[in-house]
Amino acid sequence: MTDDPTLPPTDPAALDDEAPAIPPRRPMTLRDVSEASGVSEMTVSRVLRNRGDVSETTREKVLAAAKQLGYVPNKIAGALASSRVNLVAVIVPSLRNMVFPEVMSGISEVLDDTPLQPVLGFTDYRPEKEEDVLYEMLSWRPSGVILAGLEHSAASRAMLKASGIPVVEIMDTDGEAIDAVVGISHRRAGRETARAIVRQGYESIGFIGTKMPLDHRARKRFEGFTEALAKDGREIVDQEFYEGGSGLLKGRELTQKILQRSPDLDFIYYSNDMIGAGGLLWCLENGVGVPQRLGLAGFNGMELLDGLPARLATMDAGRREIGRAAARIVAERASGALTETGQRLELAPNLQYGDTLRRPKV
Amino acid sequence: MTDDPTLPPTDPAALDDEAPAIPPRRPMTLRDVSEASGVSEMTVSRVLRNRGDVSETTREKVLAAAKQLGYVPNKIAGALASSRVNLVAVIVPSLRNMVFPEVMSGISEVLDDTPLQPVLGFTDYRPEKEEDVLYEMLSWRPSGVILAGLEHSAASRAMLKASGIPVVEIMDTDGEAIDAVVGISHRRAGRETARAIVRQGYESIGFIGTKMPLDHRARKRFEGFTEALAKDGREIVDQEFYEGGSGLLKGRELTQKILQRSPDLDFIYYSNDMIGAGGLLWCLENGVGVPQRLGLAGFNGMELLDGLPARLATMDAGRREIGRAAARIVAERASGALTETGQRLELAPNLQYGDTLRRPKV
DNA sequence: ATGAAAGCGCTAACAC
DNA sequence: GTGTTAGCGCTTTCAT
Repeated sequence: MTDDPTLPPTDPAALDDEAPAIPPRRPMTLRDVSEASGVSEMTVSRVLRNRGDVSETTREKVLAAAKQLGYVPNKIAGALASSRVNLVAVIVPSLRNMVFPEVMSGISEVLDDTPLQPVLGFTDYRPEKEEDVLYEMLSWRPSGVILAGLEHSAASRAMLKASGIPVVEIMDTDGEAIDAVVGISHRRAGRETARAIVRQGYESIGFIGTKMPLDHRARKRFEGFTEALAKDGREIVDQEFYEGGSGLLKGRELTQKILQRSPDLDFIYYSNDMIGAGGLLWCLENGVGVPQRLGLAGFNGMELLDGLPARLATMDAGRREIGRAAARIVAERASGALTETGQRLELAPNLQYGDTLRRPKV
Repeated sequence: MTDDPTLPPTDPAALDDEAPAIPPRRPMTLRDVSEASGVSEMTVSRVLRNRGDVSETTREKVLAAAKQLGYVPNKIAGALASSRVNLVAVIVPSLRNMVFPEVMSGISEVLDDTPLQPVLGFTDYRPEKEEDVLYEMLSWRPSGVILAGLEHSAASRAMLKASGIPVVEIMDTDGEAIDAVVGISHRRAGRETARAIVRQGYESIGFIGTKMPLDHRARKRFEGFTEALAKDGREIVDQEFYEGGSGLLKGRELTQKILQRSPDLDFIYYSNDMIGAGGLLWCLENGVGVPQRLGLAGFNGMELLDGLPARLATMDAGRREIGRAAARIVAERASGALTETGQRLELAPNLQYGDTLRRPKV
């Protein structure tokens, strides 16, 4: 897991909890270990990274001294000297949306088996902030970049291209990638949902979702959705947009509002599971027959849905798998095992009917 | 937000999206900018960090050259030379538990206004992994460390003490801190919940929670809870422990199970809101009168609770505020504005009765 | 198997 | 206001 498998963390006995009244100001250096062990800096370095042949005796001497001094290597210096930085920049909109923690676990799961370490940055869905964060990250000369979405400022794209490191854009495949991509087509997700809805005989369809200028993936799902409806000669009868606030609560409020205004709706498509779940709860409480009188569908395949009174129809975006695949690409490219660039992995979205979308008769 | 407010990110026009067929392998250096602008490296460095006086003319020359070349500074080199690293290590168990994303947003909110940048590490609730991650992090010589909990291996504590950088332990205040602490007392949270329950006349009390050897805060709440009951001559009548899986679903299952086994229970205390919410949903569906026949309480004050059919009693842990406060301490200490160490901030847990705990008559 | 010398790309500390 | 000189703590390369 760590870069230096042989070097045990500071010896608790040597650097005891209670001992030093005046904590050492200056961190230990290789030179300190070298002097303490009577072995050259170079050989100490070899032992600590176990590279090259070192006799068992010197090895032990060095390890003992390092432990004794509580030596912690300085990666800054190491990175500068070797021009190798085992950091992977991961840039996502935010952690508030449960989607990204899940992607992150996929990423760390894979990186945990490599010397690479993720460094996280947030964009708050703002391209200018993305640009700043990216600049900041790239100035650490990471081994790779994983970032959400395909929409970036021209400057961001330029920086990424010029960086010469593996870049993996994740979550979305609708658009032109800078280098590698791993994700699903949100247009397709929207289309497939629309088709399933129409196929099940729903006719008067409404939409509730986030205000989308900022969220390209939600926008693309919406576009795919309306496009597929249009192909069928249909269009969205009514819609509501929101921003901020608790998803569940918004889902309730807006569902009530839209049904009040358009009581004839027989289906509502939600831009995510959270508001969808809110809508579902509202319907259950207010005696709206789901899925016969009213069908509902969300998007994401969130684990949360499993415990609700009824299972919301949804489409799994495979977030964890996306994280894993992206990390794998970066890890392989960074290790030199893979030299090819521009790999493209489009996962198939998987519609789950749950209890809120009439099922196809088999 | 960034370290170098004056240096605009790569010029999109200069380093165009389409232009270079062979992307430059070697990143630009200060020397490159120096040569391109005919200004000494040192002055270039000054301009790029806007330190010291530089004439407007040279300034412009340098900026133009940097932009033109798509120069991105090398923080590795900068950090080594200045022995200043604007990184803050943040170490949490995982991101799966919504608590930590929220703490993180508090942290980034504050750090966004400073030159500091958070770097995230995960322990998976395992002390050995925490030790590894910490070692890894400290080898980057960060400006500070924020980490969850007060329980760490002796080696971890030793490393932290020896590091000589600000250390803030968060979430929990029950125990001995290494340096600064920001959090709540989970023992007190458990005690106060127990007292409120008893005060409202509940008599036969059950507990459902995670298996706790790993989760010290859940354990402490449990201990505080049982301790307060004991003071009242009471004890927990029945209990269930679980691990893994969807919180909501587990909450349902275990609530059913415990009520089947101990139908006389008139209160269930849950170790977190997620299973509590599952239990609540089960009760509502199965006609268990809440809060009269059966009272329920969770812990965390999760936003999710707002959209459920009834509001679960809970206790807000102020996660976001904890993140903010911790980040503030690190930022002030790192900037030298604060030299004092060992600050201690204990937030008061705030009980919310919701709809599942009989309210005190006023 | 071990060591010596020369940087990695930047900034601190001084000159001028 | 600008330039020069030394490193920062490692690793690379080449000797031995």
